[in-house]
Amino acid sequence: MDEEYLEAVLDLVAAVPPGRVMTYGTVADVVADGFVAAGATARGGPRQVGAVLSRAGGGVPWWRVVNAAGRPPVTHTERALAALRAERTPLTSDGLRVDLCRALWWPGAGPVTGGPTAPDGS
DNA sequence: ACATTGACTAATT
DNA sequence: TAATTAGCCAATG
Repeated sequence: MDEEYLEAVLDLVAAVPPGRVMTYGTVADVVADGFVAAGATARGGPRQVGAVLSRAGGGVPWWRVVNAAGRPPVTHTERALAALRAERTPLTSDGLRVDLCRALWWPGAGPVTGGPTAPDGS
């Protein structure tokens, strides 16, 4: 695994503001996009992001990265939810999932919440 | 080179 | 909403 890719992912995750989250897919998309813009081979995918975070996610707020269902990693759900609650991240009524409509964030989205267009091809 | 695995996603049922 | 299925990218053995 390239250090470049790893660093790009960690950087992006570290850039997520408190109370907001990104999905694995969005992270992968943004990172890949950055590599393309840099003229490098576009690589990555949701699973690679997960792999990176599992291996080197210790230094970044990994709980701000959730899967497309708005749920934190299945192996650390409770810990992540605790941290998310502490940061006032919008959660759904059941309190088990993140309210993606309000919490989803990506670089450039800035403070705007109701982003009508998402960078990920959904 | 092939098979297995994983902090995933999207479409079906 | 939850369970199944199939596709996905890259690392590992």
